[in-house]
Amino acid sequence: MGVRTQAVKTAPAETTALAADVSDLGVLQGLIGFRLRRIQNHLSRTFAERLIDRGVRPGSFSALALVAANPGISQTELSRDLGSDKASVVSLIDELEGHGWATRQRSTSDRRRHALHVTPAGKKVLREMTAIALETEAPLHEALSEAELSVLSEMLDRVYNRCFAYDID
Amino acid sequence: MGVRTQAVKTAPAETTALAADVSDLGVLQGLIGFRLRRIQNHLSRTFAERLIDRGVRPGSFSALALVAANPGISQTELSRDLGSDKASVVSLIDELEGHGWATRQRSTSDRRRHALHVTPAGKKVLREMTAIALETEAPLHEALSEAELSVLSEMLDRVYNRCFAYDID
DNA sequence: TATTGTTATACTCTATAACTATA
DNA sequence: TATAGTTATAGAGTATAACAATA
Repeated sequence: MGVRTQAVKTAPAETTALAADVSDLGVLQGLIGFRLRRIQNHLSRTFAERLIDRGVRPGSFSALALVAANPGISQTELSRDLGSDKASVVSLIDELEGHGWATRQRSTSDRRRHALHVTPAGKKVLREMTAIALETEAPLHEALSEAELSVLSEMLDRVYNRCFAYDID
Repeated sequence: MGVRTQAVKTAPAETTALAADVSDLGVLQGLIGFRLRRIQNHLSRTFAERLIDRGVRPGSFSALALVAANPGISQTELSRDLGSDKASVVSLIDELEGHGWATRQRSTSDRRRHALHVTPAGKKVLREMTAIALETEAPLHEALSEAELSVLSEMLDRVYNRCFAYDID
């Protein structure tokens, strides 16, 4: 398994059990986009599987968490924080509101805006979903130390906030 | 813009121009899945836009790059490296083969396997697409130093190889 | 005129399951 | 029995464009 070239096949000893089966990344070596995707692909799929009983999607969890942490946030602001389009947020909030986990309140100062809030029931389910999210990311804690995970998070936040947070129309 | 709570509004001085508009991540603070997604979302969308003239998708680029770096790789092995299902690889290779950029060669030792190879035309277009990919990721180089990008890549590879590279059936 | 939220629509990505040919 | 590749299909996630209400 994993052996495809004569050159590799003739190498009798493997430096580590893992390294031998890892493909050369070629020009992808200098890029991080594909690295983000292949990890995120696994994580979101696993998370979605574990969340399916509750009728929620990973995106709804992120939305609920952000509304809980930023009470009164608008949908457009939320779309910026989620890194997606404002139209996508509509169905997310529809879902949360349908479960009775979040509310839309028409802003009195600017009647175009919906101020979003999380209900007590929403806070309860958020705690449960957070536990599932942590469980899903548990494997990361075996590959990376806590210090490394902090560094990783900080770097990803810096990238997002400096590069993309203001791209959304 | 970005100000939504009275507490924030009463803070007159902003530490930095950016920090003031960044939402509290709440329980997402301890998670990295959503951080990966929102960055990857932007990157892949931009990359796809710039690639559309050539009739390629981001996934095809990754596949082409991996086949170029690992001549003779099988489709199942490729699916593992891409972090996706073997069925997804079929259409990727169909696309590359349709353009004349890659070939499927039935393995003589195991006639079930397709040994994948990149054609000279494929190598040429790979160089062009690599330039577009680098251009797409250029903003990352403003947010992170080269040393930090190396650390980031290494950490992401460690996560993938230790956690997910063997999950694929 | 510009912005918030909405709807309708379509497209991309990916997975699942069932199939074939080979082993 | 198990594996490599294929096909058909369905679902999740997201974007675009056009629209109504409000600023």
